[in-house]
Amino acid sequence: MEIDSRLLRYFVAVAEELSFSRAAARLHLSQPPLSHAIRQLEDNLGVRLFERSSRHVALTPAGQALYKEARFLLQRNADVRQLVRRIHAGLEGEVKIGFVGSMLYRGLPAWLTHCQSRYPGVARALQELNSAEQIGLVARGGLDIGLVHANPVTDELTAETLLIEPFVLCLPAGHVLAGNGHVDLAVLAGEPFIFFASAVSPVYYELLLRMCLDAGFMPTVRYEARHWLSAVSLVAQGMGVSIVPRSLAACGLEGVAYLRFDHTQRSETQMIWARGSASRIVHNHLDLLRDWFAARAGPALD
Amino acid sequence: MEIDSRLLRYFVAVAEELSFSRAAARLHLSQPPLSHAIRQLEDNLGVRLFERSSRHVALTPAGQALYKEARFLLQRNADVRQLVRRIHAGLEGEVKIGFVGSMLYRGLPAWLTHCQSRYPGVARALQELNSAEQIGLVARGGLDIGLVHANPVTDELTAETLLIEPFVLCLPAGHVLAGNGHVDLAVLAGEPFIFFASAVSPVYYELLLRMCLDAGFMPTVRYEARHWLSAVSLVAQGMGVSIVPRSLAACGLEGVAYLRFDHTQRSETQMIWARGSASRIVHNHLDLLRDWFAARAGPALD
DNA sequence: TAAAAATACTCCATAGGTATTTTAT
DNA sequence: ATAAAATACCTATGGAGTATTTTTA
Repeated sequence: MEIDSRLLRYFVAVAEELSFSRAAARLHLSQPPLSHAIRQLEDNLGVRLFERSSRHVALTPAGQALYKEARFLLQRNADVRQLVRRIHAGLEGEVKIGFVGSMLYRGLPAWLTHCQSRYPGVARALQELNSAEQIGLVARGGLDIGLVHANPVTDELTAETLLIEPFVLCLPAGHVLAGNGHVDLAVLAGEPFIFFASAVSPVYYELLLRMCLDAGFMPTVRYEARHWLSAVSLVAQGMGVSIVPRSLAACGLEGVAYLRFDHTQRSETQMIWARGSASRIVHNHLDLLRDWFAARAGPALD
Repeated sequence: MEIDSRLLRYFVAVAEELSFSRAAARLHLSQPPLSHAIRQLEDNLGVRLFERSSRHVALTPAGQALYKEARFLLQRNADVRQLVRRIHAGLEGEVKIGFVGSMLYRGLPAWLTHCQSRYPGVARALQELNSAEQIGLVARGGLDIGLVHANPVTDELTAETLLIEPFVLCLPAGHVLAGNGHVDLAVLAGEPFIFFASAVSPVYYELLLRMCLDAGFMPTVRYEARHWLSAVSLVAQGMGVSIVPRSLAACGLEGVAYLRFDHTQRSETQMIWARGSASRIVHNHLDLLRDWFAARAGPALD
């Protein structure tokens, strides 16, 4: 049986006042029950904590040691109260976030710094994973939040669209069409294409293929890139042309031009989480994602 | 107001069993009061700790954090119990011990190792001080135990004789008398003497002087040594002869011979402590000193 | 002798028990 | 239908109060 924290609190008061009467006053208590409580503590421990006479109260060596420990325990106890409240409020804790690689070029880094300043007490564990992997992990509790491409969703999970983007054509800077602001995709029918790897994201591969078919040709896929930056980089080196989500235009690589073209397909990113996730911290982060991307992506969608 | 440790204990049981009924059984308690106690804890914190239905109990994130902290607090609380008991029993704590330099050649080091193995939890703070300094410090609480030479003792202090030793003559190994086992002090009347410094220990100076006067001569004191080993060392270098407590014969310095001679004076060492010292640990150490020196010095006194 | 701790008692708040209802599988 | 948590109610331990005695500087 542990020492009652009430008795520790009383003990600390007496140890600091070195007077039962003064300590009782400080505790808003009358003196007799306090004397009784300390006696009770001493009996319980089997140890004298105070040398007392009617004129003088002093700590024994055991009492001195208990004083240090009691202060520590009470302080920590009070801190725990705060900690639990902060976790409940979503101000403290850990959030495990998965993301598809393309989010690195869609404002995820900026969001993370925003997030860090908003919730400095929260540790964010990030993993780059493809959509299927994230769906499995979120369902099993291995991830709190997933940032994935549109995918069939089990009823265990909730999904919400975070970002909808059109695509742009990506050509080498020296390409004959690079000066145009807008072209018809069909013009590029004969070019070698760089697609996003179907092994990594079948969804993207399908979308790109569909665009070409809608434009009336079957593309020659010369390379399959496993990251969007690789695709842009290959274009810059003249290995072919590509179709990339518009936000890639801001990736900063030299030697490429981006051109608008007509298409109905969109790159859609969703955030997913476990349906029954009761954690306030996770919901706070979902809210932050929703607001952040609504504010940035909304007006730029045209 | 801190969290009641009883509630923490109940909480830990439920968190580990993930069942109110099983936890109640483990706590030798019926289920309703336990449910009530946890509800009380949750209300007090203003935080949900368990997700519960009639079939399933699970920790919320705040509950998980509280579980870790609660385990820690309860463990430490239990440890404090032990610590306080061990201090009370004199098995843990600190003892401040003062000693006159000569104790270094009278078994103090050996006693310390004995002491360390007997009370491994105790920290011993040692200071080499002369008798007067020790008496002052013990009276003011700056020292727990003093090892001093016989001295007037105030009524604040208790003194107990620890060691009574005769003296021996200390001559250079090449001295004409060095081969004898027993001599008359008067024979050395003309020799230069090395005395213990009167500034450091007037008692010893007086004792040595008295022996010479009893033998019928006034000695020529060529050097005053501030440590007994210095005295023996000076003798070894042929600077004179000395009279030293018999235990110095075992100090290990080469080049000197020790001779018995008739005298009534004795080197007396006492241990002193504050009369009202309630500390068990100090008394344990006093007991250990008493027993140790009684066992070693007793038979060798002849 | 005066101030502070200890003792004696009284009361009621609450920890814990029993009986029962609700809920989710 | 059943097992487990929640609710309702009751009992009694013990925490806290008032009055008084004891102790020592």
